[in-house]
Amino acid sequence: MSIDDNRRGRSSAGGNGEARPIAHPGRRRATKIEDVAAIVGVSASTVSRALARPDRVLPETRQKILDAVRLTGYTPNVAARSLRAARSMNVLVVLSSPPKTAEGHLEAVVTPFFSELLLGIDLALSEHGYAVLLGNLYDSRQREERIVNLVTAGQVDGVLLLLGRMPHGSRHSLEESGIPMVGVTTAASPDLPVVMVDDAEAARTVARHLLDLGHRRFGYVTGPAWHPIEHVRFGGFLETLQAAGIPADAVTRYDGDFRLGSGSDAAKVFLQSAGRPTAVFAISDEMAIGFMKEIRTAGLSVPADVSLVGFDGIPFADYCEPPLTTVRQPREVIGRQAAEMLLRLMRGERLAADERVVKLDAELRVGGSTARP
Amino acid sequence: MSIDDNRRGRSSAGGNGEARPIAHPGRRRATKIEDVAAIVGVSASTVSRALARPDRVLPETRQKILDAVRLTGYTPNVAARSLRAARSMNVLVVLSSPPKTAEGHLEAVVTPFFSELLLGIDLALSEHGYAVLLGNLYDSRQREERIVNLVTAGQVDGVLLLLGRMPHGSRHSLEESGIPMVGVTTAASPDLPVVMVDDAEAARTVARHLLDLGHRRFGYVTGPAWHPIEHVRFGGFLETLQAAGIPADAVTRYDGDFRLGSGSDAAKVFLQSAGRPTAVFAISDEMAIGFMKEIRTAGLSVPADVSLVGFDGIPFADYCEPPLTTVRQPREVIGRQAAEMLLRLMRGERLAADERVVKLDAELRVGGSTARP
DNA sequence: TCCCATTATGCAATCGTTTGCATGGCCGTT
DNA sequence: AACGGCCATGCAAACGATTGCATAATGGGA
Repeated sequence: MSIDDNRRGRSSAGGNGEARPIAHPGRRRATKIEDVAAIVGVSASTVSRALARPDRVLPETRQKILDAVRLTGYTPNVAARSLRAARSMNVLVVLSSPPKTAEGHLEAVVTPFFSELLLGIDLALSEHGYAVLLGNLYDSRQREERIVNLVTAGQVDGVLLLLGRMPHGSRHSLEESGIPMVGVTTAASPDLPVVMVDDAEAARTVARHLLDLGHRRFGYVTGPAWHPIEHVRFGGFLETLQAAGIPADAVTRYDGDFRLGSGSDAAKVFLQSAGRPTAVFAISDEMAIGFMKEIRTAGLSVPADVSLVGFDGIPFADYCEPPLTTVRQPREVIGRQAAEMLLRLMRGERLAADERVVKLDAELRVGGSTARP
Repeated sequence: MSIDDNRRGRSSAGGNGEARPIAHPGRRRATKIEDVAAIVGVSASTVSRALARPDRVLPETRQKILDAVRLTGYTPNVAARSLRAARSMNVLVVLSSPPKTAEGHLEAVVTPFFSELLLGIDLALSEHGYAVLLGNLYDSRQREERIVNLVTAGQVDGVLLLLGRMPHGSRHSLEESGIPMVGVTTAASPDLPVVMVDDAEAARTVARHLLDLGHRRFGYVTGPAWHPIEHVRFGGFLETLQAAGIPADAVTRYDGDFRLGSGSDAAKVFLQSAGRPTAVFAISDEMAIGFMKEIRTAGLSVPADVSLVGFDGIPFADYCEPPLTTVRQPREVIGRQAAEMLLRLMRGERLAADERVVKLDAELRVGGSTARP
């Protein structure tokens, strides 16, 4: 017996005889369906049915069974049920993969944005008895393989992809596995139904807002280049500006990665440039907050010296000084809708073509960070 | 057959005969161990051993098996394995339970603070093959019962409690179940080993810092009254102040609940009072940020008009203007250590009395939000 | 009164993996 | 050359719940 075999209370568990071995102290043997059945004096099948199909069993029997269940605290063993039913009642939520920071340090993945998304997901799924399994991808191939494993091992019945990509390309394996899957806040794909905000339109709205204020020179703090949403937002932003006669070279791009630090970095570049933009659109609130901070540190002021727009509408955006003008994403609703779409897929329903892309409205919330130039 | 029976591809699955029914399109039948065994020409047992105990099988056989595994993409079915091995390889992370907001709205639970905690937990657990199951308690009895269910149903092998309490009292059921369990950032209890920061000492350090600056009238923004950590922090804070001869009535308490909004509310009360404190200690960064915002909105300035200290050291704290003086909790380390402690418990190890409470050092980070009065 | 329909329950197979025990072959030792 | 021991593998019994089919019991109608 190898050293890592740490199963407890097994050696004493000879099946013969009727004296049950005392359970290992501190780790009680759980009640099982037969225990309940024995108490009531029925068969295990009846107990099973009493719980799953109340109408298939005599009300009186059912009551006795329910009493016994309460008495013993019986809960059906999930592994056994999953095995038999070929359903795990788990949903895997795959979270985006920010690359390591410069110092090789990993960063938390559940940012304020994802946090509320998770809330909606969790609420919707748990209503239907599904549990949420968290699959963080830390830009590591190993992690990514493990996540695919969860799927092939049948540990989850569905997948929610909260990201733009799986860097090591396992998304293909997932799609191949045929597991129900829904993407969130991501550009659509033929194989992946998605729920998202109308990012292009939101970006156009931002552009219009800034144009209306009279701005003519613009900055744009990007997301990571690989992120599909980055292109959608930039596209919408640029399109509206150009339609208003703004030349492409009046739009300066600053590299960002959605995170606070990259917002500051962008601001540093911004500050050093000649002929600065008078308005900057950062496509995450965190970057906008980082940007704003750097501007103030440099002794300039928002919006007097530069107007600033964020994206997402995280709680902290309201607590900036001045409060950030931003695009409020209905995060909880996005999460809930994605979960509901996944529930339908898991139920075996097919989605009509026009149901495969759900675009929700995002709302421009004008705070104090934008003004006339 | 009831309407919600949506099992697919079952009706055709008569076990007789050898023609396997074609799997339902879009939901392939997963490879199982016998398929691999058949390809290699060995028994299922050998395949199982080749994967679990490489030394118990001929290297040559093992290689052939591994090839077949790769070829077929075989992954052991988790439900079957859990059932047989009585281990699920899942850990439940129970997240704190903020009450509903005034409007009856639920709030996200994965705040920036918990987010990094989760990172540490996730990294440590996944190294050992455990997956993380997220159990949010939304102050709802039903949810809480479901969470206890996960445990009694054997769906998880261990529990991490990231909270001060389970409002509906299921913690007792959990402790009774004998499942390995570790608490995080919570006051200890005889039944629950914990990992936490030395909150009392951290609060004393804050008090000393403010005293050193010359402050003599203090404010304190509380956490929820039921939260054990609230009392520990206040205790440490007050103790040091009193030792320095500050009378108890020179310390004003403002009610808070850790969240942004409650920080603003506290500031509103603060602003209206006569003989205001010159220094305020808010026991979460979020409340400090909310407080600071309100102060600025009122036209006052931090730290000129009031010094402000937070607690946690979340990323946003560095991006306030001025950067927040705060107590930096080593969140990722806390998470990792808690996970490691849980791993030991799940391995069946007993913890010595002095190992049951791990206190980590928190570090006072002096930002720009504190100054002489 | 008899028979059929209906309903409540039990029996037993099944889900896929692990593992104690049995077996058979091989090698080394005397 | 014979025998003991070891090693690699196979066999089959679990793990606990679900469910198709069989059966027993009940009731109603003719």
